[in-house]
Order: sequence, then structure tokens, then C-alpha cells
Amino acid sequence: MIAVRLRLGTYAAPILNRRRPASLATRSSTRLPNAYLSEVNMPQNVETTTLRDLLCASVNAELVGRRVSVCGWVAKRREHGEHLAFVDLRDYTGVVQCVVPGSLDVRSEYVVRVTGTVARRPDGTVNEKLATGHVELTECDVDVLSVAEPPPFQLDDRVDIDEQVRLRYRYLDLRREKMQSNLRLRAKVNSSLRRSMESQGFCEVETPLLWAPTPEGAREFVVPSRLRHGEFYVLPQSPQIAKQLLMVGGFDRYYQIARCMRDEDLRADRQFEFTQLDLEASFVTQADVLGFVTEAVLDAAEAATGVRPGPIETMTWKEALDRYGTDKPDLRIGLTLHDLSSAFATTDVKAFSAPTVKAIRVPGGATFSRARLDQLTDQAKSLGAKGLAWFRVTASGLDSPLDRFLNDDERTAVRGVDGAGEGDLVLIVADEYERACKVLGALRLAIAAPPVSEGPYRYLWVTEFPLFEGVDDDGNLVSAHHPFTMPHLDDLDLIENDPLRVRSQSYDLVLNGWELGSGSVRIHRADVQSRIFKALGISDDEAQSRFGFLLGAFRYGAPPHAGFAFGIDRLVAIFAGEENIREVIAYPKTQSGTDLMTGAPKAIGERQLRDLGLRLPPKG
RNA sequence: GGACCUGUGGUGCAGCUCGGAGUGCACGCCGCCCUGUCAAGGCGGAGGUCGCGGGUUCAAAUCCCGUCAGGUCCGCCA
Repeated sequence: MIAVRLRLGTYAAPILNRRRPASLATRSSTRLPNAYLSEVNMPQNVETTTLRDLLCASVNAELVGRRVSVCGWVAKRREHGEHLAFVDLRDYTGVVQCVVPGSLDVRSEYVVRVTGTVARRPDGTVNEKLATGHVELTECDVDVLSVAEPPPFQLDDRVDIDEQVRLRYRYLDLRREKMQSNLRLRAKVNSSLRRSMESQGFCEVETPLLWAPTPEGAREFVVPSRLRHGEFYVLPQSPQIAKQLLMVGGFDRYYQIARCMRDEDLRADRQFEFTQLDLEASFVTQADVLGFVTEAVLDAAEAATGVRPGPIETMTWKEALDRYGTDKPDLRIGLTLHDLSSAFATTDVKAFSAPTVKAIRVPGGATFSRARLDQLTDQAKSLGAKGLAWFRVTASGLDSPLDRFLNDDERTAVRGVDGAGEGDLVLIVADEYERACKVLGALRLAIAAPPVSEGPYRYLWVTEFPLFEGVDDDGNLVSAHHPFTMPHLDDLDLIENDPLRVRSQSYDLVLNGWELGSGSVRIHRADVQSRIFKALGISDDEAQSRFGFLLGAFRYGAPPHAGFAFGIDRLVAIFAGEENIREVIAYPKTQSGTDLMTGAPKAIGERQLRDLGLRLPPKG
């Protein structure tokens, strides 16, 4: 016979009532005893509070015989008649089973405080699947702290719930083990990054969220000024200029876990607002910055995964494009691009008459169906290629509609791609250099890319990005990074003569094909800066009006400086094994930029508009 | 701005190709039974504007058009 006492004290009067009350609201108020309110507690450990002694997962065999209080949500009740029921009590650490009378009316997600005696489970009733499965709480007093309606979806992980529903009730979704572990992993990464930066001598400085518009790069979120009608702040796309000014201000090494906002369309790896580890340092070179960031990322990786990765390899942008067809190579995939330009330099085949002919070998790809090949061809075309040439490598030669147009040398070249053998497939794109590389790079991913979190973590530094990425409609050069990026010192003479060949002192950090972040050495010399502005078609006046406060600051002694920023959302998502950064963000937006829980964005009232000096155009 | 996918009791699905009564499965929920369960079990029950609007048809969850919401991608993201 199990003795069970139920406390019918100050705030748990109705718990013996089996009948569900007509209105849950009548039971929802909880009055805590005055004792709970009157003193200051110095907790014995991080688990202990006035209401509880320990967390659910901490109930273990060493405590057998002790009377303890735990608090949490009812994960499950299993009823066995009026004398016996089991309640699985859940908090963020796990679940512990409580033995209660069957007459106790607690239901899923009720919030309760259970005071019980830790006991070993009787022989034959141990649950090895549960961390606390060797023990249970008996002789329980149960206080219902809050009643709960049945949740709109089940909080166990037996089925995948539609994300729309999860986001509408995010606060319930957050109770799930997965979200708990993802957000706690994120906290762990954040704290390891802070520790790493501190130990490297960096000083945390907060920069403004209300900043000046600098129309350049990503679209900015705009905030109207109440005190100056018609004028606006913007939310920072990054603390770029603020941190450079901190270098002028003598902070030497700055970092910040910074929220950044960009009003651009959302994706699986992009939200309006995201979090970066932002840093900048003075009297440094690129090598120093790569060292700082490497240290921070390896520290975070170690904290998150328990394993400290080896050194991070480095590759130039040119090499990345050449061999992987992208500036963010996924090194988990072995396939590389091969150049057949010389073999086809004098070809008669129209399809291959192009400055660059690139090929990739797909091992075992000869089994690809015609439909699959057509699909890949469509993809190549949608990326701007004129077409995609494919060759199945057979015992006797090549199987392809284009085979009969090739001469023997060309056939040999195709067969020789990456040591192709029988059963392989060779894909060829002929085009301008960059397009040929990028199309094949995309096909490489389409054919072979595993989920981002799968397999080994392959970190990579990509360096020597071009300074300019092309020319805009007005014939002005466009910065690849931003206009304060220092050119490669060997290429300074090219700025005026052959600008698209100018390499920059900028660098990206890549993990498993995801761009984690980028940075650069900044221009601190007025003469170089004005040459760059000139190349970009930015006049002195324009530079003054847009970046005047930065350029002005530089007149008073700017140290050589360089920096970096990388996305914590993406890093944590990969560590968490998620394909989508929404899974590591507490309250994310949907792809159309709405918040399904709060309903944001929303209209504001006339009064608020008037205060801001705004008027909306009539509808329609 | 564009392409594609999805939308069916609270949840997850099937049904849609080939139109014929809101048909089915699992979970959850409610009630009853049950003293060792832990994906508890048994019996019974409630719960639906098939996202929304229009069209075709004797008849639409099913076919067509539009629209809304969610997702993946392109553009965009210095």
C-alpha cells in the first residue's frame, strides 16, 4: 500500500476534485504563501529556489530516502484506477516519474510542484530509456501552480509539426527538447566566443542601433524621428563604421556580439535580423585577424561539439572559383572542376567555342537517367549557361549526343577528366570563365551536396577576393566588399589601369559550403581611399556627405586596422544539425517577414503616425 | 519581381491522376474501467466552411482560374 498525502493547503484546494471545472480560469490564480515573498534567499546551488530543491534530471539514486521538491510541467499522466497514477514531470533538464493517487486531477502541461520521497523503483519497473529511470518520487504532495488547456500540438517529438503551427505557439514549441537544446547550444557558443575574445585581449563595446542612413549595400530598416519630422534613423546592417571609429578612438581590439538588420528577402540561412560576432583590431595585418577569428571559432566548436578542430586551411578566391566553381567551397565534396580550355582551343564544335571550357567528373554518373540529365541541363541554363554537355563514359568510348562531333584529341581530353573511367559521367560547360565555373559549381552541389550538418566539419579561409566585382549601369565599378577595403599592396598600380584584376585584402570564412562571415583590412590612408572612391565614381562631395564622419575621423590619426564578422546563427545551426537558422532563433520571422506569434508587422494608429509626422497614402 | 512545393477535425497523414454522401488511419481530447505504467491498456464518445473566392458540372476535397498563408530556390543580401 502506498501512502500518499495530498496537501490541501493555501493554494491547492481543488486538487482532489476529479471533475474538470467549467472554466479553467477559475482555477488559474495561484497565491503563494507569504513566506515565499518575505525573505532574501541565498541559494545553495544553481538548481535550488524557494519552490524547489533540484531539477528533474538531478533526482538520482544517491538521494534515496530524501524528501525533495521539484517543479515543472506535466509531460504525461498514466492512470491506473483511483489508487495509482504516474505523472512524468518535465523541466528543461528532463523528466522524473512521480507516483500519485489516481484521483489527482493533473493533466498535460499543468504546472505543478511535487514534493516527494526519492525511492528506487520496484524490481521490474526500471525504465532504462529514461535518465532518471531507476528512481521515482513517492508519497507525493502535489501543488498545482497553473492549470493548462491541452496544447494545440503534442510537445513530444513523435511527429514533425508544421512550422506554421510551431511559430504561432512558439512559447510552447520552445518547451520541446529540441528547441531547448538548440537555444542552450547557442548560449554555450555565445559564452565561449565571449571568453575567447576576452582572453585574446578584446574589449566588448556596444554600438548604436539607431544609426545614420548610408545608402550602400543592403536595404536598411528605417526608423522615423519623432523630434525631427521628415528625418530618419536606420538600423545598422552591421556596426562597420562604428567599429572603425572605435579603432580611431584607441580601443585597439574591439568585439561585440552584434545584432544586424537587413531589409532583404529571407531564406533558410537569412533573417531580417541576425547575430554576428563582430571584431576589429588595430596595428594588425590580415594574418593577425585570421588568427583571432580562427581561435574564436575553434573555441566555439570545441564548446559546442566537444572536439577542437585542427587548423583551418586557406585558399585564394581564384583557386576556389577555379576548382570548386564558388567562393564558398564545400570541401566535404571531393569533386573538383577541371579545365579543358586548351584541349578545345581550336575546336570546330560550336558548343565548345568559348573562352573557358570546364568539366567535372561524376563518379558512377553514367547511370543518370535522361530525365535527370535534362533537369541538370535546365538548371545550367537557368544559371545562364547556353547548355550542358554530358558524356557517359563506357567501355568502348563515350555515350553522348555530342560525341560524333568531337575529334580524337577532344575525345581523349574528355575521357581524361579527373581520371574518368567506365560508368562515370563527364559534364562540360563552355562559357566566359566565371560563368563556366559557377554553373559547374552549382551542378556539383546539386549532384553531391549532403545536408550542411552532415559529415565532418570542413572550415576554410578564402582570401584575396577581387576588390571590385563588376561595373554598374552607369559604368562605375562596384565594390565586392565595401569601399573601405584595402587593395592588395602588389595591385595598387592596377586600380586605374585594370581595376577588375585588383585583389583585395579581404577574406571569408566558410564551413561546409555556408559562408559564415567575411572581413578585410581597411584603408587607413587618405590617398588610397580617394583613389578607390574615384574608381567607384564617388565624388569628393558625395563621399563627404555619406561617409564624412568616418573620413573626418581618419584625418586625426587612424591606425592600420582590420576586422571580421561572422554569423552566429549559421554557426550554431550547423553545430545543431539544422538546415535552417530559424531552428536556432527563439522568435524568428517567416519567409515573408511576418511574426506569426505577435502578428508583426502591424498597422499603427493615427496618433502614433501624427507623432512621427507620417501620413499613409490612401488605400488602393 | 519570378519558379516550384504544400494547405483535409486540435496534431500528423491517406483520399485528389480516373469528380459520385466528409470516407479512412495514427496521435491528442472528453467520459467510464483499471494498484506498476512509462508510445500504458480496455470500452465508449465528441470534434470538419477539405485555406478562401469564383468557374465548369446533374454532382467538386478531387478539374479550371484567381487569391491568401507557409516552405525551398532565383533575383536581392556592399
